Amino acid sequence: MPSSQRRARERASTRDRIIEAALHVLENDGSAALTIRRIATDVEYSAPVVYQHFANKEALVLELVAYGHGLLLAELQEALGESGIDQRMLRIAAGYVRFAGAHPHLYEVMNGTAVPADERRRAAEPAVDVLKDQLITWSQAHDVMLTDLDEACEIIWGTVYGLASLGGLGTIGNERAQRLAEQAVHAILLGWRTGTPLR
Amino acid sequence: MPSSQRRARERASTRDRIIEAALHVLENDGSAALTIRRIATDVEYSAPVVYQHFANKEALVLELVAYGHGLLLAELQEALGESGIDQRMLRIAAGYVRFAGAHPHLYEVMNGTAVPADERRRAAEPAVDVLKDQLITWSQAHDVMLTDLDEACEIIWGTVYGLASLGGLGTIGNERAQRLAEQAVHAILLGWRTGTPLR
DNA sequence: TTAGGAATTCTAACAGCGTTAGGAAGCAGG
DNA sequence: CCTGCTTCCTAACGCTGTTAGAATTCCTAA
Repeated sequence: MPSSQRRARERASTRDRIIEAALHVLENDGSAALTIRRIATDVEYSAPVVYQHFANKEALVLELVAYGHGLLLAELQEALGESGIDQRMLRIAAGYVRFAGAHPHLYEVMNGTAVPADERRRAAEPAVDVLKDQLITWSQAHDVMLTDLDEACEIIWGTVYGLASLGGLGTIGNERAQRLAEQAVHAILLGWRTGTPLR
Repeated sequence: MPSSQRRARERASTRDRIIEAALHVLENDGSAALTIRRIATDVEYSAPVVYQHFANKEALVLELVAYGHGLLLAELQEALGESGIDQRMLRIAAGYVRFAGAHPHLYEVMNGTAVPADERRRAAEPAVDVLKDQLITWSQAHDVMLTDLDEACEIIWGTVYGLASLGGLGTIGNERAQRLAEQAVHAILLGWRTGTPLR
């Protein structure tokens, strides 16, 4: 009975096609156009078919978020090609901001409130871990004892996130936002190296 | 004909009541509950009445955003009581994060995509100006020449914004987010003082 | 005082959203 | 053939923001 296998393949295939269509809609027409009916129409199905592959819209969007974090991860790993830990940290910051600028709608969904906070956090984990790794080697390279690694990581991550979001906010261009992020990270790392305690 | 004046007063009054009701709904039940019908019900009117006072929902939400930035401004100005420019900068950062934690739903609307980016920016301007002022006195106090004041301001603002949003994301508490924001700003300022050029 | 016009408010409706129920079509195996 | 299973669609529900039109009230002016 190879037919059941073919059925399963077809199922998975249309599932993927739905995701791709959703991604296409999101990147082209923004999150406001990301409706079940629109997606279904694009894959030439009626709306209820989507619910045979995803429990609800949130589950589908979560898939887009996962995909987005895959892209982000790739961008960050590209930054790891840089030799020299300090350069690498700056490239990570710039890479993050560049990603946000290259995929504004996807980035918006990844960080918006359409998906619950804990799921967002889980999706971001691998990317955060890349930063955490680099932060470890940075602290070793400069012989800096970071009192709390997670805290330090969140400072960097939060900073870059803030500047990326501000960059997407429009007034400042993406290249400038990249430079600002680099500058901010540079300053923060420098502050940690000179090790002036806070108060 | 004082009646027309009374009418005008009444009009303005119900307009205010609508805003207050909307704020109440938002702060209590979150942005998902912020519907025209819900607000209208709370002020004991039918839904279309809202449209006699606001062109559309966005205009009403924009009013909430303005109110929120008023609150934020007050919080920041409270930080100006601190003597010593460095302490003041840290208190601004902590105050911003505290505000985000104290009014999470309002903060979400203030920075979410429900309102277009340029209007968000305009609403935030007074609060940003407070930071800019302090940044000027800081640069003078430490005899630091900031190549671009606006850029520096945006770095700080973006950083604090990022950490505040991360703080609201749940895992890390608000007090900790405040400390992280202080630490980040501290590090950035220290970096600017030691003035190591970027690359 | 009364007629008329303006302002106010309501109900009903429209288009769109996410989502679900029920039935029609096609395909598998006995 | 025919029974069961999967797949798919139409129709609908309840919700959203928003608008049209009628009804009511209130103020003004003759």
